[in-house]
Amino acid sequence: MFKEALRRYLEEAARRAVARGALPDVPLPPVEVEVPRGRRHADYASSLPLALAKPAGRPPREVAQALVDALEIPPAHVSRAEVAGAGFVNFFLAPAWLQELLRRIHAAGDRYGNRDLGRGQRVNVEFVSANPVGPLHIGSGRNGLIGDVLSNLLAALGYQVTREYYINDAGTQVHNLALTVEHHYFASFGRERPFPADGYRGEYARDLARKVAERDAETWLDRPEAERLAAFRDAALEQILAETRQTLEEFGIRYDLWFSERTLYDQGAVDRTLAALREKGLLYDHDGAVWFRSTAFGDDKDRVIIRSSGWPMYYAADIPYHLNKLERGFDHLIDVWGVDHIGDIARVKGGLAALGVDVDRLEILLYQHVRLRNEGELLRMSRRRGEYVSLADLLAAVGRDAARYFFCMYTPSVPMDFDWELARKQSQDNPVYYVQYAHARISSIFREAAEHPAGRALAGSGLLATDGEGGVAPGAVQGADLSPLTHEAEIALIHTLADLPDVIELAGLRREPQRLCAYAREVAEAFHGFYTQCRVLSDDAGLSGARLILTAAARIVLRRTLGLIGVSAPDRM
RNA sequence: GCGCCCAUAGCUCAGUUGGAUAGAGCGUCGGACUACGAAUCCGAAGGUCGCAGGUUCGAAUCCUGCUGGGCGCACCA
Repeated sequence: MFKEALRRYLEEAARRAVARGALPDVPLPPVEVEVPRGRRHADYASSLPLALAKPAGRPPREVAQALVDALEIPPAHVSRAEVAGAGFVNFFLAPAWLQELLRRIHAAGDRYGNRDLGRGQRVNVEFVSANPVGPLHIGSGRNGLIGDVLSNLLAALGYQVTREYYINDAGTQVHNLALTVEHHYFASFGRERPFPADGYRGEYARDLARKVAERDAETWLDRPEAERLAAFRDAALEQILAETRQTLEEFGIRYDLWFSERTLYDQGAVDRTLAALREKGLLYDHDGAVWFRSTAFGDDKDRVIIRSSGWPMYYAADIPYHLNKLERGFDHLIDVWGVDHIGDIARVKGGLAALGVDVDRLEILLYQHVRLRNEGELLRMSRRRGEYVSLADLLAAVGRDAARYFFCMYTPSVPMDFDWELARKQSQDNPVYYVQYAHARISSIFREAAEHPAGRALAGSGLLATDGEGGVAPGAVQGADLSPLTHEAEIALIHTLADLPDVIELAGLRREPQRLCAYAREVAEAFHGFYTQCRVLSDDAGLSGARLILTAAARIVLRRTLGLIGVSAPDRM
C-alpha cells in the first residue's frame, strides 16, 4: 500500500513541478519506488530523479530537489522526504500511516496481500503429470511444489486457477509397463516370459503383477496377448494412479481435473490433429515413418510424429491436448516441465502454431532437476533401473512441511541437491522450523494472554477475542490506540508486514515461489527480534493492547505466507 | 559442434527485473534465560559476485567473448 501511494505522490509532484516550470515537460519514465537494501537509508526510496535527469537535461540532485519541493503528502503519511545520495528521493513514513497498515491487515484478515491483477482470467496449471509407470520420484516433488504454489499465488492475484494432471495412459510407456507386469505374472506361475527390453526394473512392478495374480489367478495365461496386455495395463494404471493420488494428497496437492491422454485417441482428437497437419502440408512420409516439418517453427530438425511401427510419438497427443485445454475456455496455459523436456517445446508449440494457435498463451515453466545427496555423495537416479527415492519415501522421512518448504526454497531454474541426511534429521537445522516457531510463539502469547491481568482487561474491553483460538477482535482494532508502537523493533516488524502484497505479486508474476520462503524467514526474523526486545503482556494495558494487535497482524501474515507455500502454521511445536 | 539453464562467504542459497556500504542459513568463535516458548536473540570472523572486455551517472544484475558445470539435440518420455 505504501509503494503504490508513494508512486502516486511522486507522479503528482512531477506534474506539479512541470506546471511550475521547475522541470521541463518531458515524458515521465516508469516511477519506481523500492525498499532500500536493508532499509538502511530510508523506509522507501525512488530513483526517479536519476532516470529523469537525462531527458530533463538537469543534474539528478537538482531534479530530485524539484520533485521534493513539489511533493504534497499529508504529514500523517510521510514525516520526511528528502534528496539523498546521487539523486534519490528518500521517504520516512509517519507512525500514523504504519498504524493504518495494521488496521488494514486486520480488516483484510486472510485476504491480506490479495490483488486483482487477473480479473478472473482463467488459467490452467498443469503439473507433475508423471508417466504412470511407477511411484513418483522426488523430482515430481519439486514439480508438484512449483505448480501448486504457483497456483496458490495466481489465485491470490485474482486469476481463476484450475489444477490439472495429465495422465499418460496411452503410448509406449504404459505398454512397456504392461509387458513388465506380464513377465512377472508369468513368473509367478513358474512360466518363462522374457523381461521386456524397455521394462521397469523396480520391485513395484512385481507387486503389480502379484496383485493381478491374486485377483484373477491364472486366467490370463492362455488368453490372447492383446486382451491380456490391455487388462494388465489397466490394472497397473489403476493401482499406480491410486498411489499417485494418495502421495500427492499427502504432499498437500489436490487437482481439479485428471485428464486422460487415451480419451484424446478414443475421441479421434489425435487423428484430427494429424489430418489437419497433413492438410497444411506439414507432414511427410520418410523411411516408413511420418515426419512433422517442425523446422518450419524454429526446431533444428524435422521430427518423427508417427513411428514406422505405427505408434504415434508422445507429442502427437500433446498438441490436441493443449488445443483441448484452450477449447475449454482457458485464457492462459502453464505447464510445469523438467528441463529434460526442453526439446519438446518446439514440437508442441510448433504443432499448435501450425493449427493457428497464439503460442504465447502456452507458457512452459521449466525447472532444473533434483539430485539426491547422501553424506556428501551424489546419487544417480534412474526409474528404468528402479533406482530412485520415491516422493512417498521422502514424505515418510521428513514430513510434508519440511519437504514442501525445502522444494520451495530453491529457484526453479537452478538445479537443487536434496540433502537426504539433513532432511532426515528433522532438527532445527531445517529453516521451516524457524518460521513455524515464530507462529507457535505468537499462539503461545495469546494462550498466555487469556490468563494475564492485562489480557483479561483487554478481553473485557472487547479487544481480545475470548472465543475460538483467541487473538484480537478485528472490529475492535479499528478504533484501538496504536500510538504506543514506537520501538525500533515494532516499526521494523510493521515494515516487514507491509511487504506481503509485493512479495505475492513478484513471486506470482515472475513464477518465483522461492520468494515466499525468503519472505517467511524475514517475517519470522522481524517477529523474533520484536519479541526479544518488546514484552507484549505487561501491566501497561494500552501498550499490551497495541502490541497484541501487532502480534496478531504478524500471525495473519505468517499464516498467509505459510499457507501459500502449503506448509502448516502450528500453534504448538 | 549447436541450443537452453547456471557460476555470489568454507558449504547450501537469496539478492525487489540497472541503484546507495552485496545478504541469510548451516558451519567456526564469543556472549544472553529468577517475566509472554533459548527450536530464540546479540556480536565476531569469513567476498577480486568464475575470467576479460563493453554499455552509463551507476553493473552481481544488461551485451560480447572465454573458462567451468547441468540439461537437451531419438522412430524415449
